[in-house]
Amino acid sequence: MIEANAPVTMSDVARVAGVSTATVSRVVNGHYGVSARTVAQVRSAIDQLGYESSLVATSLRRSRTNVLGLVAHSFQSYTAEVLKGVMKALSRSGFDLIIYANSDLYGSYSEGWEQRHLTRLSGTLTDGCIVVTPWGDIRSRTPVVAIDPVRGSAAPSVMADNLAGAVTAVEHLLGLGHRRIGFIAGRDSLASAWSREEGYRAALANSGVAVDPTLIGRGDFNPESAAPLARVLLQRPDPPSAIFAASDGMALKVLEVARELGFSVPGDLSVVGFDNIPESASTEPGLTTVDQSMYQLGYEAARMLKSLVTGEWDEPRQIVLPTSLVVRSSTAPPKSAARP
Amino acid sequence: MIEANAPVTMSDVARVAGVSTATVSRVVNGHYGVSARTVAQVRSAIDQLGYESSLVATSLRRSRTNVLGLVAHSFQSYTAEVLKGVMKALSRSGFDLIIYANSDLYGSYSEGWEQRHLTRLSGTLTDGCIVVTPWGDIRSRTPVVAIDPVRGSAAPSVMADNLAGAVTAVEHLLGLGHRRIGFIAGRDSLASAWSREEGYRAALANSGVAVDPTLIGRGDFNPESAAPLARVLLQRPDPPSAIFAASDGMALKVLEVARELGFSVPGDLSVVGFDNIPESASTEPGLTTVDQSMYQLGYEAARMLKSLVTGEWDEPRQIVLPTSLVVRSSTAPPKSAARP
DNA sequence: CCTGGAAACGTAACCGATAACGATTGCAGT
DNA sequence: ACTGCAATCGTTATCGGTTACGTTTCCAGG
Repeated sequence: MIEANAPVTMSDVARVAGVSTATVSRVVNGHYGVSARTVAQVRSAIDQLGYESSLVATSLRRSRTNVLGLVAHSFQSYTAEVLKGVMKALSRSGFDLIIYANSDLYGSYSEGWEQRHLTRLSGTLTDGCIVVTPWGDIRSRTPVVAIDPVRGSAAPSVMADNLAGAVTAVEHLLGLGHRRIGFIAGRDSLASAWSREEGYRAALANSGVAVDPTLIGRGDFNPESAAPLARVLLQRPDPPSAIFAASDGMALKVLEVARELGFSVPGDLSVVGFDNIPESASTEPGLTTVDQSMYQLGYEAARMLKSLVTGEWDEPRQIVLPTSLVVRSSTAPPKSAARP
Repeated sequence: MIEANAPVTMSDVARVAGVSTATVSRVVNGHYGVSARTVAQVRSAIDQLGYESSLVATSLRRSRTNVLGLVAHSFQSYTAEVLKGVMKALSRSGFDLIIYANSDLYGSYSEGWEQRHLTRLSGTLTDGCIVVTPWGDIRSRTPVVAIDPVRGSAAPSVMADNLAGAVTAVEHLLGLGHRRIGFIAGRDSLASAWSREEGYRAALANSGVAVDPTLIGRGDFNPESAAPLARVLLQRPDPPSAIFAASDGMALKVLEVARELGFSVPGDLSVVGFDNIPESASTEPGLTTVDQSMYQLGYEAARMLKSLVTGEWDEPRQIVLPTSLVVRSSTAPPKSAARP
């Protein structure tokens, strides 16, 4: 059902109502200084013609688009969850959302993607952006809030309490009796990766277990990166009885490698992840993991960005959200359960 | 890292390069009629100043925004899948995507939501829209393609082969030995709901099984709508041995009700859904369902909309995609397997 | 040397709205 | 009737580009 007639503009309305465009603009925006009679005339002309104001023209004039951007490296289930939260926060707020994601195939990462997207959007299409797991520092004329920011960044951001989350995860394993616990780290530049590793070390230290550097593999959050690391850990003569991976994507990969190598989970090996992506519930066995509500991360980031744009933000610019341990069936006491 | 300096405009570039804005525009758009020397000057001025053309101003002048819209009633996993496909199709196409979804709570459906969103977006912010499962007919100045369109609509659309899908689903049940098969229908106004019911009837007819109207419940695709219907079917003295629900959301609800009523699945009752949403894989037992690739639906819809906007579409304006049966563990032969 | 025409570039109107500013009107107070 | 202040409304510049059109430059051909 396409009607190809020309769009009806504000001056059309003005002509029909017998007033100037300025008056129509006042009526449309509910500004002061128009008599009730005129308002009625204009209103009637508006819906007689079916007038809708041009968002583009308005944006140009106001130098404010009322559109926020979400830029992500890729659109995975992680991003989808965040998106839901963002949309919830933006509903009925007058802001629209535009989303930007690389859709390159895995591996074709091009450094600086966030920056490219941002400079294109900022101040021209969007009033501000949310960046999900940035790769580096970001410059922008308009407000930007990062979800899972770069380490050491002072920019506005929202992230989970990664340290505490990692501690509970490792304590869960320790509580089950594990002492040789492997760790697969995330991309070093992210604050989350750093904190999760810190949590791993802290939990071990608290229990008087020495950290064995050879049990730590350096991944980058990309699931693929975990495969060779898991292989190395599991093919040692003295493999760990449990592995804590810094993300669910990597943990699921560990599960795959374990199966392939003949390890039964959780019989021979316990695995814990971090994130609680939907897939973790549906895998077999279900993955024990640390839940960081990605919905909540998105929600808070959007709430913050919104008020940053309107200039009414007074709360701290770095938000940390709590995490919780979700115990499923990928963890159990080690076979030779050395009771403490 | 927010820099509050004013945006650099085309006339800034013009001044620095010592030319007029018209010339800068020509260079930016690669138009004919500017000497190589001038091009070089302008180019250098552009990246000396870090100029980015204003998408808003360009859109206003060109009356073309290069933004497409996705409007959906709610943002569920169904929508997320569609979105992925859309984004894939739009990547590197020069089109951006803006998404619109009601985030009203369930039940607060307000008739005509798509129309409201569309008139707001069309021709002002977007060059065209994709509407997911519309509720009624749609009028728009710009192209619109529907995913899962209204019944009888001649507008551009993409949908699954719902008839064939339903037939295979019911044939699967028949093949297992079921004869009393309940059906929970979807929202009547949608073509998909209609075809799925047709498929149900056709499959039964083909096997010489009479359709019992009392075994048909009239739902509306809203999962909640299925609960009372399932209850009625299962509390009869002669409950069906299998239920085919027109959507996974409703089928999962059937599973819930069955559990609550003490039916074991698939022991006492087999259940089949339609859609293959992610949750269907992770439920216990896994839901046997008809897969319609929502990713693919989104991809095709975006591809079509894109060329509709640029006016280069020559293929048929109604696309039908194949479906496939995914057998999981919610179906089995009936207890009193009356071998045919 | 003159003419013609294409190439190169500037001028200015325009896209559709907003807002500063000025002009007009209405009405109360004196 | 006259002043003064508000309320009401129109004029016009402007947002940042695009493009029709006009002007100037330059060079080949006569």
